[in-house]
Amino acid sequence: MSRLIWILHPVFDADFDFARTLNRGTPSMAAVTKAKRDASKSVGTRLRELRQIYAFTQRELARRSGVTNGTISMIEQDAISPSVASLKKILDAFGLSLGEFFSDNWQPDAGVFFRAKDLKELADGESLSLRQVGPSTGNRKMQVLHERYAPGGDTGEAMLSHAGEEAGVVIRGTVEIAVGNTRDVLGPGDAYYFDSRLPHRFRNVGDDDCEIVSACTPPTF
Amino acid sequence: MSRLIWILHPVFDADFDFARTLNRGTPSMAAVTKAKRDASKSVGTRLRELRQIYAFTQRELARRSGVTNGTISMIEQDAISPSVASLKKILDAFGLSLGEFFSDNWQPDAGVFFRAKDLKELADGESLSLRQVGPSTGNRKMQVLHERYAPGGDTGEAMLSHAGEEAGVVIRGTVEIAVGNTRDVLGPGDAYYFDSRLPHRFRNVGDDDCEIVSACTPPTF
DNA sequence: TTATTTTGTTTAATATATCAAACAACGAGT
DNA sequence: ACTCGTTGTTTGATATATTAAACAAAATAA
Repeated sequence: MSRLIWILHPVFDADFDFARTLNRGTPSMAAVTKAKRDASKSVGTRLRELRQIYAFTQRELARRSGVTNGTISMIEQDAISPSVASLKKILDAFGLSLGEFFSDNWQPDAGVFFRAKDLKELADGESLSLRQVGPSTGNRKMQVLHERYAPGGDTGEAMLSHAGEEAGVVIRGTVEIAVGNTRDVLGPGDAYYFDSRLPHRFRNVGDDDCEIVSACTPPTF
Repeated sequence: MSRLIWILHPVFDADFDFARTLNRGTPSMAAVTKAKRDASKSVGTRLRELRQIYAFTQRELARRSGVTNGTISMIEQDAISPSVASLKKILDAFGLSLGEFFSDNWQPDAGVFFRAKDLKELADGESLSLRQVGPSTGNRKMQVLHERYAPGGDTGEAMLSHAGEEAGVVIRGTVEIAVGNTRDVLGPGDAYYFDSRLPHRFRNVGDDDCEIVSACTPPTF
């Protein structure tokens, strides 16, 4: 006698991973995980796998969603790219949101302490100093920097960088930070937190050195 | 005879309800989640807000994405429902995935800058001060703290060590940090990076205040 | 076997999205 | 007042998605 265990797993951001909470792997569960995790899969493939998990026929899914079975067939073959309106109607039949449908997925180590002089310098060190906490190797989930900007020091415009988040605290001096369409001048104790996909720029607008400790995730080095 | 067992975990991000279609007849929860989802912003509104954050004109976005400005205009007005192919091309210009675009919990700029006095205090503030950068709400991927330890200030042994990583830079004073079976005394400019599953403890062993900026992931608050 | 149902696919007509270009509204200069 | 450039919108033509219905293959039943 076989037993299927279904788990509605908490989704962190766009994260979805059934397998981790499964105490017992069943073929259908693996199919669910696969269908939802693989970001490279086409819309058609995802929809087909999703439908088969529910054991729906194309016609039954058509009836439940209000979309024609022929359309569903062509979508699954990637012969057409459905409008989001149609796709939403189809996903409603599963009680699945667009965000969930498109969602992608989401270790003790050697060194713990790092002396100030040993921090790896990532910038030129003159007008701009970015000293990295921790090694560049390994499977790390964030990057912490000890930054120093000389007067006039400027990162320049960082256009369309990678996905992630960035935050920090100003220790000393003043810095002008531009993020997206907002900007502000921060002093000692002030802080920031933003999505690093937004174009951002740091510039020392004061007369003294500016010092910042920052963190960003994921590490991009 | 086989049997189905459903385990419903809370959903962190968006609503996820397999049960709706498989139970075939209990619309209670599903109705709520669907209403919540429908109340969310339309595709057009989301795209317009997203574009304005990047300060792109419709024509510039058109150039970057390979979709016509007229189409973008009509999408933003919800006059048409774009195909996922077109929408994907547009989102590629932002480096944003479909999953992220449709996830209900990203809001344009929830706040980027935080004044020193506005940082949320997580500790008592006397012998130990932990001031958090950024809001406690939302779906964040890391936590950045501005920490201050009075002489003798001590975090005590961390009892519940969650999975994640932790790193920081000592700004001022000296602190003794114990991680696993190692320990060291760090001064200004020194730093640390460790797996937060290891038991860890911070203690100010100097005569002056000690100041640290730290980051950990994932946030546990 | 043959007939019947069910499944997925395809076809032709229709509806809609997308494009290329024109339009109107708003500002910044002369 | 202007022009000139830019922004968002709209229009007519074309490309594509969606439909309704027909088609083909496989399973079921007699």
